[in-house]
Amino acid sequence: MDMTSIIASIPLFKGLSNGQCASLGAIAVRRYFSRGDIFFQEGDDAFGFYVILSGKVKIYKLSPDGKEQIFHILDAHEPFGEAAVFAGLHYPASAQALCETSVLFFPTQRFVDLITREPSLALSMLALLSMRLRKLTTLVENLSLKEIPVRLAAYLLFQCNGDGSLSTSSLEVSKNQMAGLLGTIPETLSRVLKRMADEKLIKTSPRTITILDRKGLADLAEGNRKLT
Amino acid sequence: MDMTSIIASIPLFKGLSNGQCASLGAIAVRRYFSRGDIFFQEGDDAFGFYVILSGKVKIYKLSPDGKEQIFHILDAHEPFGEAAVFAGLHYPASAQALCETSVLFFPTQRFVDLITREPSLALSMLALLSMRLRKLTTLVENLSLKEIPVRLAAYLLFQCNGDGSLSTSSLEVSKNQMAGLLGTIPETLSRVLKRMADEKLIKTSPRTITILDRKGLADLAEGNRKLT
DNA sequence: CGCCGCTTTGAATTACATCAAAGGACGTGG
DNA sequence: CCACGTCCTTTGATGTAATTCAAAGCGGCG
Repeated sequence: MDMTSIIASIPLFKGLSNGQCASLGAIAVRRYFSRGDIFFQEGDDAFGFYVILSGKVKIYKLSPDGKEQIFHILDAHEPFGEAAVFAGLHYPASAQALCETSVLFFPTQRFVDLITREPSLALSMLALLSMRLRKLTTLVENLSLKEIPVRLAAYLLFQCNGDGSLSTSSLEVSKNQMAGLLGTIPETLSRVLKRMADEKLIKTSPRTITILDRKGLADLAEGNRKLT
Repeated sequence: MDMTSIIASIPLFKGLSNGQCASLGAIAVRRYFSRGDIFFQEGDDAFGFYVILSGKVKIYKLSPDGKEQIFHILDAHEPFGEAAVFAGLHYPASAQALCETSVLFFPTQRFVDLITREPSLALSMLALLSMRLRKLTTLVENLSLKEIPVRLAAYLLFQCNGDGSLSTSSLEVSKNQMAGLLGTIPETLSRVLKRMADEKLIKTSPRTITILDRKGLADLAEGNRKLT
């Protein structure tokens, strides 16, 4: 697949003409990363942003004493590092590959030049940043206003497939990482999962969690019910 | 002062030509709010965004049981509600006037039209959203990774004037609101302030907090020291 | 098979919230 | 100018969710 059609297939760039995709293609650089590789760390100088072609990427911060707060776990087609392009000289968080990952890299300067000439691209980026803002807003809300069983219930409902099952492995998130995403630690997560299983809300097998009582979880997430 | 020069004086719109400011002026609506008035609430349909001309505005969310997390306290010249313009149909948080406040309101549709024609305006908005993202990122970090004395120390250092004093009144933030901003409650804030005073890091008088030991606070904020 | 990382479990600790109540500040109206 | 009510702030006693520390299963992979 050539660069132009790759770019045309990225949702962020949907609606752009062939010519515009070609211009983007001209400035994009393809890169490959392995599980555990670091794209950048909090505070690094920012020279551009990335779009995932395949693989998974974790955006996170570490506290001085090693606890990790994960901001996002991103999949194919999702961009990251984009806020640094317009605001900052450095990245506000760190990014690491969770598995073999291929990305496109867009250098700041050339991308900004392009945006100046392409209003529709600008609008796409505005929409993207706004969505990020929104996600972060609910993360703040969860961290500050909700207790962990509530966060977990909401997370499970959000992540689950139509059949009510979800596998931690298919998500490539270990329960460890799930904990980081919920703003807690593995021990606590494990205990809460057990309590939920005790109440027949879910069933846990090695690397899978199955939702047994969607309504019950929803009640929990809404705060209409509590875990005994 | 006429609309065009008002707009030209807003940092968000700096760099725009007179003509561009005039176009913005043509779509802006001036509005006035009193202390306690609500601009919009979380979930309301979003028809546009605001820029503060004078006064103060609080952006916040409420938990079901009434606890409040403040996201920002905004001053003159700062915009708010802008994320809803590009992403959403509704506002992700609520906004309330903390005192007599006058604003400009920009309706979504007309503003987006304008942006499409003005790349420099688009870049300004991109920078704005990116800054917001950055601020929110550190809020998440604080909420999830840092304990309250650490957050408070960082906040005090950030807010203080050159001379090391800051008054809660001049900020128009009651300690109540300060608590909401730090993701806690007034009682806890009060206790932590007292502990800091006990250790001669600060001095509190009715509506003023004075920093006595900037270095000590910085150590706290860095996690190199702890409150006994 | 044996090792290492992930996950679970238990017991002790802690930071923070909650509940309840008493002091101030401040402005209003008498 | 003082009295009064309201709101903000402080203080103490109590409760609890969640972290910490420690250690033991479990599982996958070389």
